[in-house]
Amino acid sequence: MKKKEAEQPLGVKEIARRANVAIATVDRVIHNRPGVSQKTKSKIESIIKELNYQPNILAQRLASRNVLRLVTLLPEVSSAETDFWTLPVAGIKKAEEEIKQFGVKVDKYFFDLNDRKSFVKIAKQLLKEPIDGILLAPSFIEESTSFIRACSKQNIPYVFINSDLPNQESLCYIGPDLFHSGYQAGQLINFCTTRNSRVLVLNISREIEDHHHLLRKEEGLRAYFKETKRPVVKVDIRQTDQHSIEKELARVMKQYADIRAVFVTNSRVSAVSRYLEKTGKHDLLLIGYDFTHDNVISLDQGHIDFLICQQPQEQGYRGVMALYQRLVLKMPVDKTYFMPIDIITKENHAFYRN
Amino acid sequence: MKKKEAEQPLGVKEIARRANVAIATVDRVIHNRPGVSQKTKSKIESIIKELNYQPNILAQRLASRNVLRLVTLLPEVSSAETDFWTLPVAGIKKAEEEIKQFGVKVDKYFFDLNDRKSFVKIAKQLLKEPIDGILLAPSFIEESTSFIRACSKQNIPYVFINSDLPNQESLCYIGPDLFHSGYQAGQLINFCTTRNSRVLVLNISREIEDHHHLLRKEEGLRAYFKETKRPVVKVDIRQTDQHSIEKELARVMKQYADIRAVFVTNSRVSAVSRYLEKTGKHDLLLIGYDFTHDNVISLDQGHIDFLICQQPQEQGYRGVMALYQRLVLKMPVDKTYFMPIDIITKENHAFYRN
DNA sequence: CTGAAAGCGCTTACAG
DNA sequence: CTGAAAGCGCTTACAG
Repeated sequence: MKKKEAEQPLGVKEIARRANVAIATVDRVIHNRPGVSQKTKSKIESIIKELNYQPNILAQRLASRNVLRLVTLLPEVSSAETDFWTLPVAGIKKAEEEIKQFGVKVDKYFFDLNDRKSFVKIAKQLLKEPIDGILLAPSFIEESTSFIRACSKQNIPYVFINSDLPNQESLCYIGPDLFHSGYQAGQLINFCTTRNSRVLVLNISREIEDHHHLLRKEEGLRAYFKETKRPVVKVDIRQTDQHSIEKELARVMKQYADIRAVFVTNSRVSAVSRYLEKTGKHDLLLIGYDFTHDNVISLDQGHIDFLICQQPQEQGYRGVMALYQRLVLKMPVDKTYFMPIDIITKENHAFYRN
Repeated sequence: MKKKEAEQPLGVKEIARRANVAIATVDRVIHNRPGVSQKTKSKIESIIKELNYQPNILAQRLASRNVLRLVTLLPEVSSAETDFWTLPVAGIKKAEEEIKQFGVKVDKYFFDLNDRKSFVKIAKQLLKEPIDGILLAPSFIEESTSFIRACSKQNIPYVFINSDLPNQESLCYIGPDLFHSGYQAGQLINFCTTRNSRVLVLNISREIEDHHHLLRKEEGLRAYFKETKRPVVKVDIRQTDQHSIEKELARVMKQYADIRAVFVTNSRVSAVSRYLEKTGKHDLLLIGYDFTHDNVISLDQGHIDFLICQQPQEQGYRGVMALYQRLVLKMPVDKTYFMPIDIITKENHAFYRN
């Protein structure tokens, strides 16, 4: 341990002394509260600037009698399909654990991905409550947009994770660059299969909302194969039960005998792997998304070759920490934080911590 | 904002009241300082336990007049070969920025990787200074071991990054699992080249110390190819100038015409890529390690196919934060934190943040 | 062995 | 519009 050095111990006290006012007045200026004459305000402000005053966060949080309330709003986990969402929650909890010491609490709310009303209901409720910051995984575009518009009006900062709502003045977006993840998949396919074989792209989703995201990935893949002029066939499967998926697969496989790689644009890749397993097709390269339970099992069994993942846990963690940085540390926050495009295989998944 | 609730506001004051002693006495017990009779000590301890007392870290750090001094000891960056070490330093600085508010300072020291005396000198010096925690990238095994033994004696917690010193009671190790990264390389090679072609393993290093690490990666690769009985040839290159490397490469390439993949066990892979570029060999799969400047350029130009990376920046960041967790937050720290085995390609490297 | 008191750098009523 | 004072939950001399 080392004694604190005489490293500019300037605080409100010194400012008050120099400005010839009471500490309370300095405090008012610092927090831009009313009740200070323009004259003394200017004086204090110039001293603050001159001294390059940095408030002591420890003292601030200690003296302040109120705790910051952050709110997170994510899809709830109800089935294997929504299993993905356990990860961001884990990250959020981790962040909470670290910062609760500093007078921050995190309230977690969930909505039903299959029921946009459930989202609207919670959002409406939240707007009535006192909130200091919001973390949102925007799924229902319109509803999310109108929700965060309302937040904006109340001056509540909000952060998006997993997918962005462009043109909205969020504090930041933390999540994947969808286009480039598809592009990456293209390269992997190119590495691992013969150059003239066909690539099958599968969008498996009931939700039209979701579709927009899936299409970005597809575009990325197609962009990669544009130069090589490799044949790509795309199938949209909107009936997402296993049976329907398999039926569609059987159809397209029969139609195109030269398919050597399958790219599934979301986590439903394990459904495809089950089909390949059943039909004994082992000569196909299979790439999909997300570190879900089912997917990792398929990866281990060798039916899925690559999973592209974007650290959903880290997204939750960083989302909360971005709010903490802004609200507590008052540090600047990057507007966009694209997650790395992680390539997960049978051999490295044990070391992957989402 | 929300008022703090009546959530067990029990602190030293309440403990003192219940024990019928002064706060100072409670403080002595909490910090295990001498000068308290066994009787009152026991009494206070039982009350602490009963109340499940958690000290308020904000108040602790605010009231405490001393700042915690962390020290980091890493190889210095002096050439392209040691370029790698800029990354951990960046992570360390980031961590420092975040925690300096809490009365923690980080002093960074560097030693010369080519001069073990430089390490010994700094280590010796450090042992005389007041230090609260150490982050070490152990390179010279013996010297590092005796250094951390001395730290142990002084009860200074230490953290290893990048490579471990087994059997030492470190607070934690944060870095790669070398064996499995080699194993992962094996799989990538298998995916991308024909099954019966030969694989060349290259250990390019002057330092014998380093060799131990490289061998672990080689073992991993060999383990992968054990089942497939794929031919592997290994060459150790101890003259690490470009010319010597190329000479050796020319020799082995001539000797084995069926080599289709080259695995370089460290960051010197860009030297190999230069050779391949010169000689116009574009049919070889080239895999190596680390996100160095030169390597990324080669990756971009398509001469290196895969880089395996283990987030050196994150290692530095997490190393410091582990010390912070232990020393400030007093939270438990995981003994081992293996970094993910990241697969970096031309297509995803832009999203990789070390 | 023990305690009373000042202080860390802020915030927050309250009084004027 | 402004200030004096108490208090946040600890630590730290200092006195006895």
